[in-house]
Amino acid sequence: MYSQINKNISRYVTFEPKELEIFNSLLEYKTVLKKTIMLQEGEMCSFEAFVIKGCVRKYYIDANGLEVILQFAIENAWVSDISFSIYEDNPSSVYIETLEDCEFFLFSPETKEELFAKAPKFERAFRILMQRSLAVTQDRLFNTISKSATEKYLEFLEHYPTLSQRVAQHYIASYLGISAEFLSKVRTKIAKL
Amino acid sequence: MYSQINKNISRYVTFEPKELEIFNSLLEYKTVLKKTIMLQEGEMCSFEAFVIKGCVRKYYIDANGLEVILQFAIENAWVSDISFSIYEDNPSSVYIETLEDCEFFLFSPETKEELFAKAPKFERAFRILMQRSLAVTQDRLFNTISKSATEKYLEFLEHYPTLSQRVAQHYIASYLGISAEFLSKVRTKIAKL
DNA sequence: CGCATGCATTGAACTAGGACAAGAAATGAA
DNA sequence: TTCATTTCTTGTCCTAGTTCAATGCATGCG
Repeated sequence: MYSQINKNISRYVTFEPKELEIFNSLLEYKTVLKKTIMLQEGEMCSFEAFVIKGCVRKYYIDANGLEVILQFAIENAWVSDISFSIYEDNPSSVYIETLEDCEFFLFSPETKEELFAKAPKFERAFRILMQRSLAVTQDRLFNTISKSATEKYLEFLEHYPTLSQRVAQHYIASYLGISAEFLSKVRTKIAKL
Repeated sequence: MYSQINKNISRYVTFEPKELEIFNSLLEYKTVLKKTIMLQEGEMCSFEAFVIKGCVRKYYIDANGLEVILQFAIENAWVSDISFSIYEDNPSSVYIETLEDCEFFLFSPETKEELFAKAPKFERAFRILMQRSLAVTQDRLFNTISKSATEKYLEFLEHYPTLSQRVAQHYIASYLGISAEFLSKVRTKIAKL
């Protein structure tokens, strides 16, 4: 049960069995049905979730109701809702929704602190995790700015080959920052080649 | 001399004077002239720089030569070149260039490890720093996708009021993901209101 | 089984922003 | 001060992507 997450957390930092035991004892296991919005605004902030099985999307909605998907998380990925609206005048909100029936390990802010207190080496693991997320997000920002819709879609297929089978097209469009209709046109153009 | 950086690093974590002493002793002070490209590809990777004075831009260049500015860093900001090309087939490269004469405190990867070994609490501070960078980058990604050029420019002015005086327009355009010419048109349109 | 709702496709009309080019203004070096 | 280089502006034309229908397809649900 814990082997998946232990392998993941040990990717950049090596832990003693005892440390992993502490880690595992603090995890909360949870199953969530498809199409559930997990994040009720304000209720549980700054949580960290590890996807054991399933698929979720994390998205923001701006003042005009526009939805932008910032992340898909599938097996062995982490999702967190690190609060984002740094600029107070700009209250866009974070949502995390399951797209399939899911299994998670969850950390509340408190248990995370408990973990760091009992096994400080995890601070390091989470720092590196954050750093990787940052690298991925910067990559995405760069692609969003510099690539055409077709290029973005082809790269998406390459990097997330399974996802295009698992989630609806219009979610992929939202992730790529293009309209669902245009993605459809891009796809038929690609198919004709 | 160290008060600026000590205040910054203590923002989310409280340190003992002794810890700050260790921190300060490991910092490398460096001045760099205007218009210097600090990051020669591959030479010094994963460094962390704290801007004491001046202004730098961090940017990527894609396969077609297009430049995208991912960050401006001014006084009291950190810049790092956390490697970004996760996808090996896609060798876009990171550059960091000073736009003004600058003063820095620098960390090499080795001295950073030394710091973590001698004063592990800094691991926490850097984790939180990373987390904030991630939040800022996600915010930027969201804005890039969901806002018009005019909106993006107005928000830029609001959030970085001094920067528009300090750096060339076409750099701001590159940061916002629009062409320099179009930014100029946006500006004249705004001025007429 | 039939119906309803959401999803993908396609087309037509429109627009935000890009690319190119040429001139004006500013900056800076000698 | 002058010349050169870079930056900014403005105009024209062009295109990638949007918006708004309308239609056909699935899929799930009573």
